[in-house]
Amino acid sequence: MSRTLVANHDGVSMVDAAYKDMHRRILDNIWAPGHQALEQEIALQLGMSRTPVREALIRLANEGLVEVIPRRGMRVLPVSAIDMREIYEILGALESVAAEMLAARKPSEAELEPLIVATRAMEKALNAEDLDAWAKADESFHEQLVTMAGNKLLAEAVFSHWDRAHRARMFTLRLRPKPVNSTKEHMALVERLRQGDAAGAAAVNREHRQRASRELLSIFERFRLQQM
Amino acid sequence: MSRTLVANHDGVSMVDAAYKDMHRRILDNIWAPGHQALEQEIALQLGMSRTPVREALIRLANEGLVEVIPRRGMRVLPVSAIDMREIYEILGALESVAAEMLAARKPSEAELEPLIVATRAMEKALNAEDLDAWAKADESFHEQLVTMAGNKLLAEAVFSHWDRAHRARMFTLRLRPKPVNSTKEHMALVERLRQGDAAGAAAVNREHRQRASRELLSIFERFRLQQM
DNA sequence: TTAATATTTAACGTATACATTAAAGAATAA
DNA sequence: TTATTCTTTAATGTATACGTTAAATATTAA
Repeated sequence: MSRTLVANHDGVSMVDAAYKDMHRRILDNIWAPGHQALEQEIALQLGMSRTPVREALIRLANEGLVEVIPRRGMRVLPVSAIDMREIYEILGALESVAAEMLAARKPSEAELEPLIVATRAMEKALNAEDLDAWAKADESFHEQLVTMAGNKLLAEAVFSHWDRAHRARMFTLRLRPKPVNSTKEHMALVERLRQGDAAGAAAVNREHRQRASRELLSIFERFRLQQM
Repeated sequence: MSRTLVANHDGVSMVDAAYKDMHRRILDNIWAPGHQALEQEIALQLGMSRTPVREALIRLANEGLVEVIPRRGMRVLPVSAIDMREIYEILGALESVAAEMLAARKPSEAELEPLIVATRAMEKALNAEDLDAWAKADESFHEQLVTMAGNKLLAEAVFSHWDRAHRARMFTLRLRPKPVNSTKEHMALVERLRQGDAAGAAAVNREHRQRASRELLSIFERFRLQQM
């Protein structure tokens, strides 16, 4: 009648389960920035011992989502305006190179299709005033773009930094003017990709990201969102 | 007479000690690519229990230096030619932006001094045929450059990817033609920084890195170093 | 009352215990 | 011999135990 000590045989270890659960809570703002919790509390909530919780926390700390304070448990890290600027500078650099590499190998029309679909979804969402759908479609566009470039490590780096800025981005979504420019800019980028214009694709992406970053950061200042 | 269970009060936890030790062993090629070891063996070698070893291994795995295989312990990851290409694409993108940002704020002559010192050290080492000293000075140059740009997260990302490629870089050091171009390229970059020429600095750095990357990758192929 | 010191508490870091199970080895059948 | 099944082994993943110590609380002195 002893309880199973080892993970559910779904092939998912308890560490993975703990990681995914906490990761989701943080990105969905269920655990807001500044939220603190003791290892034991978390373990109790997740129905496991401290060990897998600790191991999952190490990963989250490496990714910059939490910090572990000696006797206060873990704390969800806020994202300051400075962090946001730094993250967007990194993302801009990496995505531009991704766009450049993708353009350089002249993707086929079939390959470009998902990008066009995502851009259309953005337009539709904007008309329907559905900002969540817009954000999702925008994310999808950039995810496709980076994945298609074919540099796995680069894609990983982008996604990791993206996660870190996710909450702040979601938060500013409703505070900023409607993202009416993005659709055009995405289409312009697709056109450069289609033409195999590497330099142009990089430049367009770079401009697009810089504009988005400027807008976002100005909101941070305007609303005095020192941290998120 | 009980042995101290908690870390040496040097403020260094056993996890940190384990991490640093293993990190060094891997970068110094003491644990070569492909090297396998069980958690228990490592714990014994380091004079601690499996727990801190496991936690340190999680960090190393996150950084892409090792993988943990279910019942075979950890394995030092080789770096394939593909990995090298991907890493150098990432480094090129990030360092170019760093150079651009640094140039944009027109660093003072005093700030540029360390870069010049490092470049002179490279020249000196090259004349003395001391390749290790050359590599160290070259690293120092790029480290300064990235640090001075003032984007902490970007610097972290660069260093992390750098670590990953370190062994392969060291290995090819003696297999490639003498790096006679680097000094000139570094001086050209410093000149652009001095002039506050952001676009020029980015372009020079980009060229510099692309050339180095091409050379390095061709060695990989020539010597059929499928993995390092 | 207030400051200083002593005591208690509780959270962590590390060590150890243990059930599970992949892999290796032994035993059996064809 | 060779293939198949059973048994054993050993490494892991997770749980638990426990010493240490920062923080909180209580106590004492001024």
